[in-house]
Amino acid sequence: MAWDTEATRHKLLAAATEEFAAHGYAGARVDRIAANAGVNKQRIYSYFGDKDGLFEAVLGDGLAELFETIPLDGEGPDAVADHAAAMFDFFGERPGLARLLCWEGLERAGSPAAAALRARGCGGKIEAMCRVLPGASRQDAADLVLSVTTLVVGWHGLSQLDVLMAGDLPRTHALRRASVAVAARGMAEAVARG
Amino acid sequence: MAWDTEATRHKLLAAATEEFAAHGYAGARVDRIAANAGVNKQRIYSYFGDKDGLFEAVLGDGLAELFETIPLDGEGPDAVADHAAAMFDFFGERPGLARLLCWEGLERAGSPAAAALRARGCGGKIEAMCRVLPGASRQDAADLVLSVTTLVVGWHGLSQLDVLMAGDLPRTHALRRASVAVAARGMAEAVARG
DNA sequence: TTAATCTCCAACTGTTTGGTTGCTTTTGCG
DNA sequence: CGCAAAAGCAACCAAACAGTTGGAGATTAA
Repeated sequence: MAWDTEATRHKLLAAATEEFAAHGYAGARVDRIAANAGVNKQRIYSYFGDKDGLFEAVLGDGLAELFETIPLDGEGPDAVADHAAAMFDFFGERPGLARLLCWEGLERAGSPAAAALRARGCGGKIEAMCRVLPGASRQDAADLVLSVTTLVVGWHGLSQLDVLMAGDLPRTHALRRASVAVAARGMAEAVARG
Repeated sequence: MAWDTEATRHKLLAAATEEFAAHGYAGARVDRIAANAGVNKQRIYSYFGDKDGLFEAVLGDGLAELFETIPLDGEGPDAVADHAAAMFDFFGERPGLARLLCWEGLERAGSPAAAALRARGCGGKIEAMCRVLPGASRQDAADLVLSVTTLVVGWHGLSQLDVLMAGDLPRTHALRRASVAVAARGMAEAVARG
Protein backbone atom coordinates (compact mmCIF):
# COMPACT_ATOMS: atom_id res chain seq x y z
CA MET A 1 0.00 0.00 0.00
CA ALA A 2 1.21 3.46 -0.84
CA TRP A 3 1.93 6.03 1.84
CA ASP A 4 -1.10 8.19 2.17
CA THR A 5 -0.30 10.93 4.61
CA GLU A 6 -3.54 12.69 3.87
CA ALA A 7 -5.51 9.62 4.85
CA THR A 8 -3.56 9.29 8.08
CA ARG A 9 -4.22 12.91 8.85
CA HIS A 10 -7.88 12.44 8.14
CA LYS A 11 -8.19 9.37 10.33
CA LEU A 12 -6.67 11.31 13.17
CA LEU A 13 -9.00 14.25 12.64
CA ALA A 14 -12.02 11.98 12.56
CA ALA A 15 -11.05 10.19 15.76
CA ALA A 16 -10.18 13.48 17.42
CA THR A 17 -13.51 14.99 16.45
CA GLU A 18 -15.31 12.13 18.10
CA GLU A 19 -13.13 12.23 21.20
CA PHE A 20 -13.35 15.98 21.69
CA ALA A 21 -17.09 15.99 21.06
CA ALA A 22 -17.55 13.26 23.64
CA HIS A 23 -15.24 14.49 26.38
CA GLY A 24 -14.25 18.06 25.64
CA TYR A 25 -10.71 19.30 25.56
CA ALA A 26 -9.76 18.64 29.16
CA GLY A 27 -11.42 15.24 29.17
CA ALA A 28 -10.09 14.05 25.83
CA ARG A 29 -7.17 11.63 25.88
CA VAL A 30 -4.49 11.76 23.25
CA ASP A 31 -3.76 8.07 23.60
CA ARG A 32 -7.39 7.24 23.00
CA ILE A 33 -7.50 9.35 19.85
CA ALA A 34 -4.46 7.60 18.45
CA ALA A 35 -5.83 4.19 19.33
CA ASN A 36 -9.25 4.86 17.81
CA ALA A 37 -7.66 6.23 14.68
CA GLY A 38 -5.49 3.13 14.44
CA VAL A 39 -2.51 5.42 14.11
CA ASN A 40 0.58 5.86 16.22
CA LYS A 41 0.52 8.61 18.82
CA GLN A 42 3.62 10.20 17.41
CA ARG A 43 1.74 11.10 14.23
CA ILE A 44 -0.44 13.46 16.23
CA TYR A 45 2.56 15.40 17.39
CA SER A 46 4.28 15.43 14.04
CA TYR A 47 1.13 16.58 12.24
CA PHE A 48 -0.52 18.89 14.72
CA GLY A 49 2.21 19.85 17.15
CA ASP A 50 0.34 19.17 20.34
CA LYS A 51 -3.09 18.48 21.77
CA ASP A 52 -3.99 22.12 21.39
CA GLY A 53 -3.09 22.17 17.72
CA LEU A 54 -5.15 19.07 17.14
CA PHE A 55 -8.17 20.62 18.80
CA GLU A 56 -7.84 23.75 16.75
CA ALA A 57 -7.62 21.76 13.54
CA VAL A 58 -10.77 19.86 14.48
CA LEU A 59 -12.58 23.04 15.43
CA GLY A 60 -11.49 24.83 12.28
CA ASP A 61 -12.86 22.03 10.13
CA GLY A 62 -16.15 22.10 11.98
CA LEU A 63 -16.58 25.85 11.79
CA ALA A 64 -15.67 25.94 8.13
CA GLU A 65 -18.23 23.27 7.34
CA LEU A 66 -20.83 25.07 9.38
CA PHE A 67 -20.37 28.45 7.80
CA GLU A 68 -19.92 27.22 4.26
CA THR A 69 -22.65 24.65 4.03
CA ILE A 70 -25.84 26.47 4.87
CA PRO A 71 -27.04 29.18 2.54
CA LEU A 72 -28.48 32.43 3.78
CA ASP A 73 -30.38 34.14 0.99
CA GLY A 74 -33.82 35.49 0.26
CA GLU A 75 -35.03 38.56 2.06
CA GLY A 76 -36.67 39.57 5.30
CA PRO A 77 -37.28 37.88 8.65
CA ASP A 78 -38.73 34.79 7.02
CA ALA A 79 -35.43 34.13 5.30
CA VAL A 80 -33.70 34.32 8.67
CA ALA A 81 -36.21 31.86 10.06
CA ASP A 82 -35.56 29.50 7.17
CA HIS A 83 -31.86 29.76 7.71
CA ALA A 84 -32.20 28.99 11.39
CA ALA A 85 -34.29 25.93 10.60
CA ALA A 86 -31.76 24.77 8.03
CA MET A 87 -29.01 25.17 10.59
CA PHE A 88 -31.07 23.20 13.06
CA ASP A 89 -31.32 20.35 10.57
CA PHE A 90 -27.63 20.61 9.77
CA PHE A 91 -26.70 19.98 13.38
CA GLY A 92 -29.26 17.24 13.62
CA GLU A 93 -27.21 15.34 11.07
CA ARG A 94 -23.94 16.01 12.91
CA PRO A 95 -24.57 15.28 16.56
CA GLY A 96 -20.91 15.69 17.45
CA LEU A 97 -20.42 19.12 15.97
CA ALA A 98 -22.88 20.92 18.20
CA ARG A 99 -21.30 19.39 21.26
CA LEU A 100 -17.87 20.34 20.01
CA LEU A 101 -18.91 23.94 19.67
CA CYS A 102 -20.52 23.90 23.09
CA TRP A 103 -17.30 22.58 24.60
CA GLU A 104 -15.37 25.22 22.84
CA GLY A 105 -17.65 27.97 24.09
CA LEU A 106 -17.28 26.76 27.66
CA GLU A 107 -13.65 25.75 27.78
CA ARG A 108 -11.87 28.05 25.43
CA ALA A 109 -14.00 31.14 25.20
CA GLY A 110 -11.11 33.53 25.59
CA SER A 111 -8.75 31.89 23.13
CA PRO A 112 -7.60 34.36 20.50
CA ALA A 113 -7.07 31.60 17.96
CA ALA A 114 -10.68 30.52 18.30
CA ALA A 115 -11.81 34.10 18.00
CA ALA A 116 -9.85 34.50 14.78
CA LEU A 117 -11.31 31.32 13.36
CA ARG A 118 -14.77 32.41 14.27
CA ALA A 119 -14.37 35.88 12.85
CA ARG A 120 -13.11 34.50 9.56
CA GLY A 121 -15.88 31.95 9.36
CA CYS A 122 -18.59 34.42 10.31
CA GLY A 123 -17.54 37.06 7.84
CA GLY A 124 -19.48 35.73 4.91
CA LYS A 125 -22.53 35.01 7.01
CA ILE A 126 -22.64 38.55 8.32
CA GLU A 127 -22.51 40.05 4.87
CA ALA A 128 -25.23 37.70 3.74
CA MET A 129 -27.30 38.79 6.72
CA CYS A 130 -26.81 42.43 5.75
CA ARG A 131 -28.24 41.64 2.33
CA VAL A 132 -31.17 39.75 3.82
CA LEU A 133 -32.00 42.56 6.23
CA PRO A 134 -31.05 45.72 4.36
CA GLY A 135 -32.21 47.96 7.18
CA ALA A 136 -29.89 46.44 9.77
CA SER A 137 -26.46 47.77 10.67
CA ARG A 138 -23.47 45.52 10.32
CA GLN A 139 -23.27 45.32 14.09
CA ASP A 140 -26.87 44.17 14.29
CA ALA A 141 -26.30 41.64 11.54
CA ALA A 142 -23.26 40.21 13.30
CA ASP A 143 -25.17 40.02 16.52
CA LEU A 144 -28.05 38.27 14.86
CA VAL A 145 -25.82 35.71 13.18
CA LEU A 146 -24.21 34.87 16.47
CA SER A 147 -27.49 34.81 18.33
CA VAL A 148 -29.05 32.37 15.94
CA THR A 149 -25.94 30.22 15.92
CA THR A 150 -25.72 30.16 19.69
CA LEU A 151 -29.39 29.30 19.92
CA VAL A 152 -29.16 26.37 17.55
CA VAL A 153 -25.83 25.08 18.81
CA GLY A 154 -26.79 25.37 22.44
CA TRP A 155 -30.00 23.59 21.90
CA HIS A 156 -28.51 20.72 19.98
CA GLY A 157 -25.46 20.34 22.12
CA LEU A 158 -27.36 20.22 25.37
CA SER A 159 -30.48 18.50 24.18
CA GLN A 160 -29.42 14.96 25.00
CA LEU A 161 -29.77 16.16 28.52
CA ASP A 162 -33.49 15.60 28.40
CA VAL A 163 -33.61 12.48 26.33
CA LEU A 164 -34.02 11.00 29.77
CA MET A 165 -37.44 12.46 30.22
CA ALA A 166 -38.78 13.28 26.81
CA GLY A 167 -40.50 10.27 25.38
CA ASP A 168 -41.47 11.29 21.89
CA LEU A 169 -38.20 12.42 20.37
CA PRO A 170 -39.25 13.11 16.77
CA ARG A 171 -42.12 15.24 17.92
CA THR A 172 -39.88 17.11 20.34
CA HIS A 173 -37.41 17.69 17.58
CA ALA A 174 -40.04 19.14 15.31
CA LEU A 175 -41.33 21.35 18.09
CA ARG A 176 -37.92 22.72 18.77
CA ARG A 177 -37.14 23.22 15.15
CA ALA A 178 -40.28 25.28 14.78
CA SER A 179 -39.56 27.28 17.90
CA VAL A 180 -36.05 28.05 16.73
CA ALA A 181 -37.47 29.38 13.51
CA VAL A 182 -40.02 31.44 15.43
CA ALA A 183 -37.35 32.86 17.70
CA ALA A 184 -35.09 33.68 14.77
CA ARG A 185 -37.89 35.43 12.94
CA GLY A 186 -38.72 37.38 16.07
CA MET A 187 -35.17 38.56 16.47
CA ALA A 188 -34.90 39.45 12.82
CA GLU A 189 -38.08 41.49 13.00
CA ALA A 190 -36.85 43.33 16.07
CA VAL A 191 -33.57 44.11 14.37
CA ALA A 192 -35.26 45.17 11.13
CA ARG A 193 -37.51 47.56 13.03
CA GLY A 194 -34.38 49.11 14.51
CA MET B 1 -14.43 32.06 67.40
CA ALA B 2 -16.69 29.06 67.70
CA TRP B 3 -16.44 26.18 65.27
CA ASP B 4 -18.81 26.86 62.45
CA THR B 5 -18.85 23.78 60.33
CA GLU B 6 -21.75 25.09 58.31
CA ALA B 7 -19.74 28.14 57.33
CA THR B 8 -16.79 25.98 56.32
CA ARG B 9 -19.09 23.83 54.24
CA HIS B 10 -20.57 26.89 52.66
CA LYS B 11 -17.20 28.41 51.82
CA LEU B 12 -16.24 25.19 50.10
CA LEU B 13 -19.48 25.07 48.16
CA ALA B 14 -19.06 28.66 47.03
CA ALA B 15 -15.50 28.13 45.87
CA ALA B 16 -16.44 24.85 44.21
CA THR B 17 -19.33 26.48 42.37
CA GLU B 18 -16.98 29.05 40.94
CA GLU B 19 -14.34 26.50 40.03
CA PHE B 20 -16.73 24.06 38.38
CA ALA B 21 -18.50 26.85 36.52
CA ALA B 22 -15.20 28.12 35.22
CA HIS B 23 -13.51 24.84 34.29
CA GLY B 24 -16.10 22.09 34.36
CA TYR B 25 -15.68 18.86 36.23
CA ALA B 26 -12.66 17.49 34.40
CA GLY B 27 -10.89 20.85 34.43
CA ALA B 28 -11.64 21.76 38.02
CA ARG B 29 -8.83 21.29 40.55
CA VAL B 30 -9.54 20.16 44.06
CA ASP B 31 -6.48 21.95 45.38
CA ARG B 32 -7.63 25.20 43.83
CA ILE B 33 -11.08 24.90 45.37
CA ALA B 34 -9.59 24.38 48.82
CA ALA B 35 -7.18 27.26 48.37
CA ASN B 36 -9.84 29.68 47.14
CA ALA B 37 -12.14 28.70 49.96
CA GLY B 38 -9.34 29.29 52.43
CA VAL B 39 -10.03 25.84 53.81
CA ASN B 40 -7.91 22.74 54.04
CA LYS B 41 -8.24 20.18 51.31
CA GLN B 42 -9.09 17.44 53.76
CA ARG B 43 -12.35 19.18 54.60
CA ILE B 44 -13.58 18.51 51.09
CA TYR B 45 -13.08 14.80 51.53
CA SER B 46 -14.54 14.67 55.01
CA TYR B 47 -17.62 16.65 54.02
CA PHE B 48 -18.29 15.52 50.49
CA GLY B 49 -16.47 12.24 50.13
CA ASP B 50 -14.71 12.96 46.88
CA LYS B 51 -14.62 15.32 43.94
CA ASP B 52 -17.72 13.70 42.53
CA GLY B 53 -19.67 14.22 45.73
CA LEU B 54 -18.64 17.83 45.81
CA PHE B 55 -19.81 18.38 42.28
CA GLU B 56 -23.13 16.77 42.99
CA ALA B 57 -23.63 18.95 46.06
CA VAL B 58 -22.90 22.05 44.01
CA LEU B 59 -25.20 20.94 41.23
CA GLY B 60 -27.98 20.03 43.65
CA ASP B 61 -27.84 23.47 45.20
CA GLY B 62 -27.99 25.12 41.81
CA LEU B 63 -30.88 23.03 40.54
CA ALA B 64 -32.84 23.51 43.72
CA GLU B 65 -32.42 27.25 43.54
CA LEU B 66 -33.40 27.24 39.91
CA PHE B 67 -36.55 25.21 40.29
CA GLU B 68 -37.69 26.80 43.52
CA THR B 69 -37.06 30.43 42.80
CA ILE B 70 -39.01 31.19 39.67
CA PRO B 71 -42.77 30.98 39.80
CA LEU B 72 -44.82 29.49 37.02
CA ASP B 73 -48.42 30.57 37.37
CA GLY B 74 -51.11 32.30 35.38
CA GLU B 75 -52.59 30.58 32.38
CA GLY B 76 -51.90 30.06 28.71
CA PRO B 77 -48.92 30.53 26.42
CA ASP B 78 -48.31 34.06 27.67
CA ALA B 79 -47.67 32.72 31.14
CA VAL B 80 -45.09 30.36 29.69
CA ALA B 81 -43.46 33.26 27.91
CA ASP B 82 -43.33 35.25 31.14
CA HIS B 83 -41.81 32.33 32.92
CA ALA B 84 -39.15 31.93 30.28
CA ALA B 85 -38.29 35.62 30.51
CA ALA B 86 -38.09 35.40 34.30
CA MET B 87 -35.78 32.45 33.99
CA PHE B 88 -33.68 34.37 31.53
CA ASP B 89 -33.30 37.18 34.08
CA PHE B 90 -32.58 34.70 36.84
CA PHE B 91 -29.58 33.35 34.98
CA GLY B 92 -28.49 36.82 34.10
CA GLU B 93 -27.95 37.43 37.78
CA ARG B 94 -26.07 34.15 38.24
CA PRO B 95 -23.57 33.90 35.44
CA GLY B 96 -21.92 30.82 36.90
CA LEU B 97 -25.05 28.74 37.24
CA ALA B 98 -25.87 28.57 33.55
CA ARG B 99 -22.32 27.51 32.76
CA LEU B 100 -22.48 24.91 35.49
CA LEU B 101 -25.59 23.39 33.98
CA CYS B 102 -24.06 23.46 30.53
CA TRP B 103 -21.01 21.62 31.81
CA GLU B 104 -23.20 19.11 33.46
CA GLY B 105 -25.20 18.52 30.32
CA LEU B 106 -22.04 17.94 28.32
CA GLU B 107 -19.90 16.04 30.77
CA ARG B 108 -22.29 14.07 32.88
CA ALA B 109 -25.40 13.62 30.81
CA GLY B 110 -25.70 9.94 31.57
CA SER B 111 -25.18 10.13 35.30
CA PRO B 112 -28.09 8.54 37.14
CA ALA B 113 -27.53 10.77 40.16
CA ALA B 114 -27.93 13.85 38.01
CA ALA B 115 -31.04 12.41 36.43
CA ALA B 116 -32.54 11.80 39.85
CA LEU B 117 -31.75 15.32 40.97
CA ARG B 118 -33.24 16.72 37.83
CA ALA B 119 -36.37 14.63 38.03
CA ARG B 120 -36.97 15.68 41.62
CA GLY B 121 -36.35 19.33 40.85
CA CYS B 122 -38.49 19.28 37.73
CA GLY B 123 -41.46 17.62 39.36
CA GLY B 124 -43.04 20.76 40.72
CA LYS B 125 -42.41 22.65 37.53
CA ILE B 126 -44.09 20.04 35.42
CA GLU B 127 -47.21 20.04 37.55
CA ALA B 128 -47.30 23.81 37.43
CA MET B 129 -47.00 23.61 33.66
CA CYS B 130 -49.93 21.22 33.52
CA ARG B 131 -52.02 23.79 35.39
CA VAL B 132 -50.90 26.59 33.10
CA LEU B 133 -51.69 24.59 29.97
CA PRO B 134 -54.69 22.45 30.93
CA GLY B 135 -54.94 20.96 27.47
CA ALA B 136 -51.43 19.52 27.49
CA SER B 137 -50.51 16.00 28.53
CA ARG B 138 -48.03 15.48 31.31
CA GLN B 139 -45.51 14.29 28.75
CA ASP B 140 -45.94 17.46 26.75
CA ALA B 141 -45.63 19.56 29.87
CA ALA B 142 -42.43 17.84 30.90
CA ASP B 143 -41.04 18.27 27.44
CA LEU B 144 -41.91 21.94 27.42
CA VAL B 145 -40.33 22.56 30.81
CA LEU B 146 -37.12 20.96 29.65
CA SER B 147 -37.18 22.70 26.32
CA VAL B 148 -37.52 26.12 27.85
CA THR B 149 -34.88 25.37 30.45
CA THR B 150 -32.45 24.08 27.87
CA LEU B 151 -33.08 27.10 25.69
CA VAL B 152 -32.41 29.59 28.46
CA VAL B 153 -29.50 27.72 29.99
CA GLY B 154 -27.82 27.08 26.68
CA TRP B 155 -28.12 30.62 25.66
CA HIS B 156 -26.75 32.04 28.84
CA GLY B 157 -24.03 29.51 29.30
CA LEU B 158 -22.67 29.91 25.80
CA SER B 159 -23.36 33.58 25.33
CA GLN B 160 -19.97 34.82 26.44
CA LEU B 161 -18.83 33.21 23.25
CA ASP B 162 -19.91 36.21 21.26
CA VAL B 163 -18.99 38.95 23.66
CA LEU B 164 -16.03 39.14 21.32
CA MET B 165 -18.07 40.47 18.47
CA ALA B 166 -21.22 41.92 19.92
CA GLY B 167 -20.64 45.52 20.83
CA ASP B 168 -23.85 46.63 22.43
CA LEU B 169 -24.36 44.10 25.18
CA PRO B 170 -27.45 45.46 26.95
CA ARG B 171 -29.31 45.72 23.70
CA THR B 172 -28.29 42.21 22.73
CA HIS B 173 -29.45 40.95 26.07
CA ALA B 174 -32.85 42.55 25.65
CA LEU B 175 -33.15 41.16 22.15
CA ARG B 176 -32.42 37.67 23.33
CA ARG B 177 -34.68 37.95 26.29
CA ALA B 178 -37.54 38.90 24.00
CA SER B 179 -36.75 36.15 21.55
CA VAL B 180 -36.67 33.56 24.32
CA ALA B 181 -40.11 34.70 25.38
CA VAL B 182 -41.33 34.53 21.79
CA ALA B 183 -39.92 31.05 21.35
CA ALA B 184 -41.43 29.85 24.60
CA ARG B 185 -44.82 31.24 23.66
CA GLY B 186 -44.58 29.57 20.28
CA MET B 187 -43.81 26.22 21.80
CA ALA B 188 -46.59 26.58 24.36
CA GLU B 189 -49.09 27.40 21.64
CA ALA B 190 -48.02 24.42 19.59
CA VAL B 191 -48.36 22.15 22.61
CA ALA B 192 -51.72 23.63 23.60
CA ARG B 193 -53.09 23.06 20.10
CA GLY B 194 -52.09 19.44 20.49
C1' DT C 1 -9.02 18.74 83.34
C1' DT C 2 -10.21 15.44 79.97
C1' DA C 3 -12.02 13.62 75.96
C1' DA C 4 -13.83 14.41 71.63
C1' DT C 5 -14.22 17.16 67.65
C1' DC C 6 -12.79 20.52 64.18
C1' DT C 7 -9.19 22.36 61.69
C1' DC C 8 -4.62 23.23 59.62
C1' DC C 9 -0.18 21.85 57.71
C1' DA C 10 2.81 19.29 55.03
C1' DA C 11 4.56 15.53 53.13
C1' DC C 12 3.43 11.42 50.61
C1' DT C 13 1.38 7.75 47.29
C1' DG C 14 -0.21 5.84 43.17
C1' DT C 15 -1.94 6.79 38.97
C1' DT C 16 -2.80 9.28 34.82
C1' DT C 17 -1.31 12.00 31.07
C1' DG C 18 0.91 14.99 27.64
C1' DG C 19 4.86 14.60 25.33
C1' DT C 20 9.62 12.40 23.97
C1' DT C 21 13.18 9.19 22.47
C1' DG C 22 15.43 5.20 20.20
C1' DC C 23 14.88 1.68 17.30
C1' DT C 24 12.77 -1.06 13.71
C1' DT C 25 9.77 -1.89 9.66
C1' DT C 26 7.57 -0.42 5.49
C1' DT C 27 7.23 2.12 1.26
C1' DG C 28 8.48 5.04 -2.71
C1' DC C 29 11.97 6.44 -5.85
C1' DG C 30 16.23 7.10 -8.41
C1' DC D 1 20.05 -1.96 -4.56
C1' DG D 2 20.19 1.82 -1.41
C1' DC D 3 18.53 5.89 0.55
C1' DA D 4 15.12 8.88 2.61
C1' DA D 5 10.72 9.65 4.27
C1' DA D 6 6.56 7.60 6.56
C1' DA D 7 4.88 4.83 10.08
C1' DG D 8 4.94 1.58 13.97
C1' DC D 9 6.36 -0.05 18.61
C1' DA D 10 7.48 0.33 23.25
C1' DA D 11 9.54 2.16 26.85
C1' DC D 12 10.28 6.29 29.13
C1' DC D 13 9.96 11.07 31.60
C1' DA D 14 8.30 14.82 34.25
C1' DA D 15 4.42 17.03 35.77
C1' DA D 16 -0.15 17.13 37.54
C1' DC D 17 -3.63 15.30 40.19
C1' DA D 18 -7.02 12.87 43.35
C1' DG D 19 -6.84 11.13 47.52
C1' DT D 20 -4.23 9.72 52.18
C1' DT D 21 -1.72 9.89 56.45
C1' DG D 22 0.28 11.50 60.63
C1' DG D 23 1.05 15.04 63.65
C1' DA D 24 -0.22 19.25 66.09
C1' DG D 25 -3.09 23.24 67.51
C1' DA D 26 -7.73 25.10 68.61
C1' DT D 27 -12.44 24.70 70.62
C1' DT D 28 -16.24 22.82 72.99
C1' DA D 29 -18.83 20.02 76.20
C1' DA D 30 -18.76 17.18 80.17
